[in-house]
Amino acid sequence: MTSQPLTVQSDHTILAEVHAEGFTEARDELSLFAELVKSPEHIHTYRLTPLSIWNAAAAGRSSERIIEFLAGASRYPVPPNVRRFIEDHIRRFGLLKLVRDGERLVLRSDDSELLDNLARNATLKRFFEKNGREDGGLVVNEHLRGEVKQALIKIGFPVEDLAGYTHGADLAFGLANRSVRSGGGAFELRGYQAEAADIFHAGGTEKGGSGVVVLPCGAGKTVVAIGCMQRLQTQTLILTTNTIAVRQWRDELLDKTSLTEDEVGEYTGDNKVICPVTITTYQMLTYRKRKTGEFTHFSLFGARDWGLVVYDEVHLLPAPVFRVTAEIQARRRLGLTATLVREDGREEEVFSLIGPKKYDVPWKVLERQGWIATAHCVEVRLPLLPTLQMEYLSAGSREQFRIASENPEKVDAVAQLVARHGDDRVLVIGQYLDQLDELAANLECPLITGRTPTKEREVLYKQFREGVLKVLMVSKVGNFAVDLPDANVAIQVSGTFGSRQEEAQRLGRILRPKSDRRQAIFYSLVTRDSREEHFANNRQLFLTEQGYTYEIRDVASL
DNA sequence: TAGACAGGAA
DNA sequence: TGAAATCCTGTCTA
Repeated sequence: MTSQPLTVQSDHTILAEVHAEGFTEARDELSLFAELVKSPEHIHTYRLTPLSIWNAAAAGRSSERIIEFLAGASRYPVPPNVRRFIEDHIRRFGLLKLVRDGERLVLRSDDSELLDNLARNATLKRFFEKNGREDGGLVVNEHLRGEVKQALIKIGFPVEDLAGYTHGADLAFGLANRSVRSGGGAFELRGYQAEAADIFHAGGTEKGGSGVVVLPCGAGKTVVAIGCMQRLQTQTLILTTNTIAVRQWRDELLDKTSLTEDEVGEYTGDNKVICPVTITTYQMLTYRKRKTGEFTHFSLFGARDWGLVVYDEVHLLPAPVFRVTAEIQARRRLGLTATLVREDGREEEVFSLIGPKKYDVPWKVLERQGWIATAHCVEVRLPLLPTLQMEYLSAGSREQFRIASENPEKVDAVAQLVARHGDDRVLVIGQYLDQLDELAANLECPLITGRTPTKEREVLYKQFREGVLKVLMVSKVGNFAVDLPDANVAIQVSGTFGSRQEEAQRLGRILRPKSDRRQAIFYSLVTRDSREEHFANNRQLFLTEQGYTYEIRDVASL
């Protein structure tokens, strides 16, 4: 390689020069084994973490290949300690293997000293059978298969779980025949969807069958799940975030497979039906009568012999569901998400209990293939007027964020942007109800918040979808509403502290391909030199990692 | 039997 | 770091 856009530093960070030749290719490769931590205009900073390397290891990347790439793309030699860090962590994945030996569950390793140490470790003792130490292995308590993996990853030893899965109860079905109108023949997965399903499934009973598939919003995660289900032909439990999503899953399954209405059940507050394929919500599962009581609906996990459990939006998985997931490690598990990053830092739990990242397509790749629209991101910076400056400076840090977020200058800026996009479908998204009330009054456009009744929402969605309504304003409902219509312009006026997944979700709102190839624009309004700027930067990390660049403009230059 | 709504949880 | 939205259950009304 002739171009050298990278600098690898001994503190495990990697600097990437955005304008250097070969940056794009280097970024795509980097994102396989490093995490983006900072992304200002000219130089992006990535970091190597144990988890980022273990994900690469689980995907079959060798340390040689990673180091060779870094050596080729770096301006300076790769520091020896970084080489060792990569080699050591790649080696650690698979150092401990959980395997099936007859009826027993055994933790195996070629490193018998390590096994001796684990056997003696006081906090780990409870996972192993008494006198379970044998040649090359340690016998693990069958029920603690999940917990032992959690405990071991915490002390730096990710376990490769090859103990296999139960097939679960059979469920025979195929993909649906499409109507003549949409071309006839069987419904087909797109290339990347089939690839994701194949990789998830590859390796048979031992390897294939647990992990996470990362796909952009609107890229068809449901279809990937259908692909996996179709390959496995087994009864499936699907967990998702809300009831609207439950219905959408059901509709998709009925539309795209040969499954019939009495084979696909909805288990929600309205309707508790258990079928060979059952769809439920996380809140259903985490419901308890009293704060300290039993989980009322956990029995759903044992209600049938599920062969596959699908976790939709795995980055939102609540703690109690991790706990029950630890107990069903013999069942195949598919996690789906657009952004694997969790703001609560429980990535290790996802890794050890659901599984490693199995498949990931950069958003830009799907954009090139035309599956999602081309989007342009603009960060509009506004000043804080002198009168508010005083208040801002004397406020505490969380209040400062709120003052900056609700900067009244945003009112005019939004009006200006909306006026400019008179022919477009514009979605205004914000976080604070007071601010949104004011903006909606000023623009004379409808506002949807959590208090808006479902009926009214549906009417507004319909008008917006049909183009009768050009501008629609939404509060945080926009983060959850799966039925929110698509737009081609989104204006973000305020957002959660530094939530990367929220930013991704909101951009996703405008990414459905436009029939007229019209470009999508995502504006983010940020008060200059404020705490909001700092959080805006954090919010943008994920999208920058995906190859999006933010054009920074002053409000005066609009 | 369905819909509306309050209360609690995370 | 805080605000907002959601869902589930139970109760009440028609």
